[in-house]
Amino acid sequence: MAEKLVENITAMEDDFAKWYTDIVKNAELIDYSSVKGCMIIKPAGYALWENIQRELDRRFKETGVENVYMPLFIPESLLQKEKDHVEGFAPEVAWVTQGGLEPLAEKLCVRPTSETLFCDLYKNDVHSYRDLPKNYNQWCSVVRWEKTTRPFLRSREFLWQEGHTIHATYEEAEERTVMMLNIYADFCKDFLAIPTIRGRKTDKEKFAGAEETYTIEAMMHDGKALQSGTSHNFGDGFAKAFGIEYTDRDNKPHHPFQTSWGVSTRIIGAIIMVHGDSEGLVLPPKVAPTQVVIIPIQQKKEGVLEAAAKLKEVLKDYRVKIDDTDKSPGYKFSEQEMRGFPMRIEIGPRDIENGECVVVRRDTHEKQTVKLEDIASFTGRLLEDIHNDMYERAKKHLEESMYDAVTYDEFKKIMNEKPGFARAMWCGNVECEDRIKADTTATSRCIPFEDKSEISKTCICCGKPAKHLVYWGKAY
RNA sequence: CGAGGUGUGGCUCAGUUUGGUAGAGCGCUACGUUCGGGACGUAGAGGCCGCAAGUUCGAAUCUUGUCACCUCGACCA
Repeated sequence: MAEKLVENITAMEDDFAKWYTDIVKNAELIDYSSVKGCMIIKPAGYALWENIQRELDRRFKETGVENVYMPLFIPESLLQKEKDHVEGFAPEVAWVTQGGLEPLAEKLCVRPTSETLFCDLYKNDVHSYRDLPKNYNQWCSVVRWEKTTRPFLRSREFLWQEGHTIHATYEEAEERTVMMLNIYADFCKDFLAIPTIRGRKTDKEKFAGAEETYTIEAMMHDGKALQSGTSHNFGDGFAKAFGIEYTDRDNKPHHPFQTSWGVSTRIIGAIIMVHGDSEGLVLPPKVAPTQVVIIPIQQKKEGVLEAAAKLKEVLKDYRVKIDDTDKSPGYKFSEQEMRGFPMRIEIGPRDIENGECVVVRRDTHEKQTVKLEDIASFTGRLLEDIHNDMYERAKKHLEESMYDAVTYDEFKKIMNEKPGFARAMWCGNVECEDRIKADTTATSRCIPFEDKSEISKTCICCGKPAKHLVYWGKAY
């Protein structure tokens, strides 16, 4: 657009990080609290999470997942049982050392994730092949004592869901791991209009204790990656560490196989950074708490508020809000744009006389006049169009921000100069990942599932024979 | 954990150099006029200047300490 309509948002091009926090604050998604890194999620932000939660929960349950709730605290001894897992999480756990006025005999960790608790449960509940599988999930918050924090992207306490399943065979666990990753990817596409790249993490980037970690990676406006969901296959590692055994049909003890998978409030950060623009938040219609905002013009004139109320009634299949505060229309336009509601309807005396209303879509600012009798079907089509267009724009940005690198110089040039991902071959050694990170701050995002191209025969870094195509990028 | 920055009405900040009655704009409240891209008038409310100690007749201002938050790096959903 020609002019900048909103004064209090930093331009995205000037300072992307500042732009992000401006949006988060101005759209009233969160507030800072008196504890560093712990955010207050305000109604506008929490409503987003509730919609995400409702939709994901529905999709989980369609695949036979059951919800449970596990304790907030983990005894130190329990956390210690799986070596890689403790080592991964130890630096960022918060501890409770005192209960009431007395010091505790054994300190309690505030869960950073609940693998160990689920293992403890499964150890008690799984004895026979008849007890398998168990497909459990919980919605909860976890605590990780981060040093640097940012709203939604990295907070010390965050909301998420963590699924934990246990199976008789590796293959079944693997199937569940991939199934959940696909649910996440489909959810991002269908509900959030966010395209993602599905792939496998390298050993260096794997979850602590996992045999395989699969990820969906999304690309933000600034070309940085945001890991938006992960799904892990634990093999039987946790089962062995925790002594979980079941008797199979052969009457012999076996270790079962486990998975875990999660999506957090971080995904709200992705919505902001994939779709937002210089006027504020742009919400994909399906997740938007308010899909249509009606702004009456000259609302004190006879019949205007009545006409607005009637419009709301006609649009009862959608989430509609009337802004009848006594601010000026211009103010309301800007404010509702800031909040990202996908569609706006203006209705005033002139429209009422002509039997029409003015519709403006948030994503393109396109304005059109619609006959009142057509508004219901029009709204349905428009919200659908907005979703699809938002997805296509994000997809185009993702595709246009991918670069192929054959030589290491090319690679470094791409990573240092172009926002986006580099596609380059890799030998499989962690030394090369470390060196690439040291040279460029980029990390391996994933070994993509779909893309099997062979860009070159040798590793981008060391020149030894290449094993995998890897997408590389700077990440949040 | 390293480097930088900031703490003064709800918000953004001025005032600190050179100590002397706590300021502005926005927002808020009431009433009236307005209303198709951030309207206007009139009248009002609101501040132990982050916290603590010190220097001084006197501290938002000087000294010391402390806490919090923000930004950028190293580590992580």
